[in-house]
Amino acid sequence: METKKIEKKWQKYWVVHNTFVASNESDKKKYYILVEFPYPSGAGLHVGHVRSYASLDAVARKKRMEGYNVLFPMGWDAFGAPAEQYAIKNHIHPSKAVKENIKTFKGQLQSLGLSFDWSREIATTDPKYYKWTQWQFLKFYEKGLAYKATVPVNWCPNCKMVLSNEDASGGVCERCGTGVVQKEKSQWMLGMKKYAEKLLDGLDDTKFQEKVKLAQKNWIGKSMGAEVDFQIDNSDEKLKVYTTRPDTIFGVTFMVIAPEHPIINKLSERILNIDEIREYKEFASHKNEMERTQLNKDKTGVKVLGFYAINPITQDKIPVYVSDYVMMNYGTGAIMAVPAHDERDYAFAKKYGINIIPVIEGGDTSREAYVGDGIMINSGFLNGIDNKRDAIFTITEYMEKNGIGKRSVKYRLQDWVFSRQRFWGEPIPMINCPNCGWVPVPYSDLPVKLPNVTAYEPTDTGESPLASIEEFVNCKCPSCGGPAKRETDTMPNWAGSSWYWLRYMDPNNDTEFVSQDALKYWGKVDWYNGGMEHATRHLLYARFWNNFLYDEGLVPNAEPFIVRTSHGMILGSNGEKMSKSKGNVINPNECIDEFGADALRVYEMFIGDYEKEVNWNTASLNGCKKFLDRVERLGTKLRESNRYSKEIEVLMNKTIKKVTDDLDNLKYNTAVSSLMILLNELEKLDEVTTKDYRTLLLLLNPMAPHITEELNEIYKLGDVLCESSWPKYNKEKLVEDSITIAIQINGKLRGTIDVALDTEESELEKIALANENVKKHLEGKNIIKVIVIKNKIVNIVAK
RNA sequence: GCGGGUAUGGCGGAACUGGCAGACGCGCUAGUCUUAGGAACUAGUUCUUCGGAGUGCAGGUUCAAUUCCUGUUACCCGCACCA
Repeated sequence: METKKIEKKWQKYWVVHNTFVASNESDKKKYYILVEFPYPSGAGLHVGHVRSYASLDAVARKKRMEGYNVLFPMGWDAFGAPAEQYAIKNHIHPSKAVKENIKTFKGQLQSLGLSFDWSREIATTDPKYYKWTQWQFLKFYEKGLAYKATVPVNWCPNCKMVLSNEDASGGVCERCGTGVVQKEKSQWMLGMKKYAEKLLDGLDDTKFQEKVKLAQKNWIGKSMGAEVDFQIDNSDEKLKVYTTRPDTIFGVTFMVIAPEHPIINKLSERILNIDEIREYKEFASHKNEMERTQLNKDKTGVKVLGFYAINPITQDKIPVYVSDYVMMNYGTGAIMAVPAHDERDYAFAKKYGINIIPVIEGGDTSREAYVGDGIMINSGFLNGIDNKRDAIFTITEYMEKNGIGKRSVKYRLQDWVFSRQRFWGEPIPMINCPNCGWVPVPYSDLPVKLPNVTAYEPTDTGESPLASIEEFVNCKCPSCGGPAKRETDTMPNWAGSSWYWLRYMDPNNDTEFVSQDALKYWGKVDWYNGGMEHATRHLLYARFWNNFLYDEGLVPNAEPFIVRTSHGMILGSNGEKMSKSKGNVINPNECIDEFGADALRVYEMFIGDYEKEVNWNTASLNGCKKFLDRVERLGTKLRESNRYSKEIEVLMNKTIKKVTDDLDNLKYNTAVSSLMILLNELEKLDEVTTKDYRTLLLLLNPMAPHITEELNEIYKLGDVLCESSWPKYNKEKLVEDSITIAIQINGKLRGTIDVALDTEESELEKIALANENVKKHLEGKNIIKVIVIKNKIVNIVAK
């Protein structure tokens, strides 16, 4: 039968028999495999999706055959700006476009024969789904973790949208690459910062790949130091700074505050050059990404004329500067500058001719800042002691005793900017009442559904298009009943994906976001696979969200995922990222048409190291097709026979072990190659036993599910493969009776000998020395030593 | 700048705890069968001056190093004036 027909046949079989539908009640051990759900773009499925889906599908299929109750679900992360951009361009409502895209995606996934439990399909854009996203937002609000604040935000002038720090990394818009500018806007925020420590500690409860843990740790960016108060001269006002180097306080020669620092306005009357400083603030806010990186080393700033800060230890008068190399959103927005021992301060001091006082021995501060450790100098009562071991504690204690400063921990992690001024997102369920202020939409009124928008364009004022829909905006205050206005901001596209794995456990529940029973049964996601690019965004948001739900007693575990892995990207055959403009995009549909779904699946698993990026190579795909054809042709050699071969038996057992282990350890490429080796050996035989053939098909089934089922049926080898048990190997049958041992002279290979397993060392030495080629190479040489390792090697050292 | 990673034939990549480097596949070469072949099969395929040399480069440890140690280069990724 033709490949296409075989694939359709089995895909239908699986649907009709509910083969992959997971049960919430089962005596079997549960196993939850999650792959990141796609954003259903208009471009259709990417071969990159296929790489992770096919690989994890093989794992899921194998786990089922091993007797697990496997949950392997799929859904759609369908909110987001691209759908909205598409709508603006083509005047098609996103809901319509998204619906069509989902249909395309689903068809593509199904044509690959992926064993998703489609009865649990979800879409973040479904009101039945986002009702619970909104519900959870209200939970955050109740705990004070969702709050409105006017903050400087990353604004993309092209997308006309606020971006989270995570979306604006590098100072450019994640999506369009435009440089972001800072803008003060009133936004909904989620208090992720409060969870910084928990998110850090929680990593210990996971088995994430180290690189993922590290990325998260760096993003959270914990640092330990001290907050120190510098009195402003002739004033009650204090300038609070944060420093990780309190030991260098005797070396402070100036202070730097961020352009947005509130003390500027507080003391504006005393500042003689206030206009100049406000001008500088304006200048700094307009810097875009390009300028910022180019000016990275070239620091700018303005000296504040009119007041000084007093060093609380030395009582020296310290000049204050305004400079944008100090950020308002980290620490206290003010620093004590120690040019002798900090590169940035050094550069600034050099430029503005500020005094540089070394306080730690070592280095040459006339040439560069010395950031190393050493003995304290020029530091009063700290002189002569080691800075790192002693001074840092001595001074901190002194400051705490005298009320000058205190120990302090800071995080780089910021609260999550949770508003978007777009309409294709979950409406934030809040109402603004002139009398009552912000009032949450009552739970009973959820979901707040998206109205049918007809004008898609975002506005220059930065308001959502929803703001112009009066029947949506105008409402009654749930608290006082008076006229009020609905929030028109929507949630970011990361909202729906921050809890979707929970919904899969109980996708049709109308009364709860997920039932406690389902939560108890499925627990944590055992294995979560997704892109490395989500290591600091989606993955952190999801962990934060779940940790919060845990604190509310809504889920049984603080950490949602046990294992997290990520796959390497698939690049075009030219080694560049696949893109329409480069014309190197490979369409999975075309691959399926030409080579079949099984071949594509096997190829994407065989293509290379799973975690590394690889270049696409259609010729190699053809090679995998040939492999499957050969498996099929091997069927013609089938005989009911009792022929026994020790070698085949050993190879069979080895292969079972190899495939079993490799599928659990991301080694998909070697799992495939070991099956190729097995096939090569079986092909050499005149006849193949049905037992061996069925084992081959069972092992190959998770990777190439259609053709293997078909062959199993044609040759009447037994039960449907995916309903059969996974083959087991016999530990005792993994080693052959005889092995080949290498003989080296001075580490160079001079021959090999076939000997019985466990041949004694003395015997091996004898055989090795009797070898003709060895004799030849030993001519005229004295044997100094012979190293013999049983079952491994003989190395003769000779001179 | 900081943090992480990678480096093996023409290509993708194998190699357990240090023990025959290049498994497996692609590509290539020759042949067989074919009207034909972008089909199938068979044989070969790291380089080589045929002594040897060889896992980015330079050292070291060892009987033995792709694997361990020191230094170094290139590339990739993440963060980036985080005090």
